[in-house]
Amino acid sequence: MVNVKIQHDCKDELNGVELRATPARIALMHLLETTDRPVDVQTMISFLEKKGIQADPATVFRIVNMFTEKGLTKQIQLQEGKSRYELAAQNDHHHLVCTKCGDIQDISDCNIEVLEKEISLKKKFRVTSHSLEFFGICNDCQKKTS
Amino acid sequence: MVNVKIQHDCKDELNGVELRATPARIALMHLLETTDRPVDVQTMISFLEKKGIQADPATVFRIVNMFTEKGLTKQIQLQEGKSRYELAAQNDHHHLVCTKCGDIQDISDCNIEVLEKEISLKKKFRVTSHSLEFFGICNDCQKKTS
DNA sequence: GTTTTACTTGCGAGTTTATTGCACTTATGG
DNA sequence: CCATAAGTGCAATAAACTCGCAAGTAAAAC
Repeated sequence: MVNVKIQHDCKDELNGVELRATPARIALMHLLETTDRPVDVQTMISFLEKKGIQADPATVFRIVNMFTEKGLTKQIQLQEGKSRYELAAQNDHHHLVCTKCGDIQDISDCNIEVLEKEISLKKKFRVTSHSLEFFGICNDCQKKTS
Repeated sequence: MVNVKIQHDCKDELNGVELRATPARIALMHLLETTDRPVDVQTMISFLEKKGIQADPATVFRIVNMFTEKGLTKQIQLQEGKSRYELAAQNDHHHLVCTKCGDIQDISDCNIEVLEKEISLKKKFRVTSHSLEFFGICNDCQKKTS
């Protein structure tokens, strides 16, 4: 009797883009699917370790590059000097970055699209993507020192 | 007879923030004042070299950090994995980054402020700054392969 | 103008993020 | 179960950036 899958193993997503379902990839896909904020490579490595999968940084970098190349993830940089990754499937959204505690929240439904159209016309610049981050102090940090 | 200054030497700006007016700093201030796009450290080093000032990268990094700390410049990152610097005095504006040729244009008069206010209220997040970049293909690059 | 002093810089070593080549291992299809 | 193409570990390398310390220099004091 085969074990009943308590949660899907991401094999379909991976095979769907011609990537083999290795333990590290499956675990990372799962991490990305269950985390509500973009994840950096060091966090991924720690996560894998906790799961008993020890992975070389080079491998994790290669994995996230593959994921991004195949369109599974998006690579973003929040002015930290390193990259973070989030599922590409998530709808258009932006980030609130707390400059004190590093907390990252998502925000959605902004209408940057209006601006994009204006730019396309006025500047003759074909916008393919945009990046919008707000920096400041999150609710919790405001409470701490006020 | 003292030489008539053909252009101001930035000493006032530097002394005004308690920074000594060294050749490298003067030259870099001048570069930032005459360039219409954010400058990275390598470009600064090349620029200094052309001016006959050879400066160690560590020194340039220290200079731009000081400039930013003193409020002369702003540090920005355009998803390139490195920092760029521009005068802080420039009014609020954003960037169009061509993903093909790397060209960077400024755009101003967007009304992100409206969004900022909404976020402050809805998310109880005190926004202190924001970063907005549009990526795409600039006018020149569109012509080249069309 | 010279001295003094504190600020600056160069140099070397080190850190972090990220990439690459190569040999070894493994997931997948037959 | 086997073959093989894909994936991984390891080591070397690269680029961006930082730090400590000794030597140099701008600015102020004399």
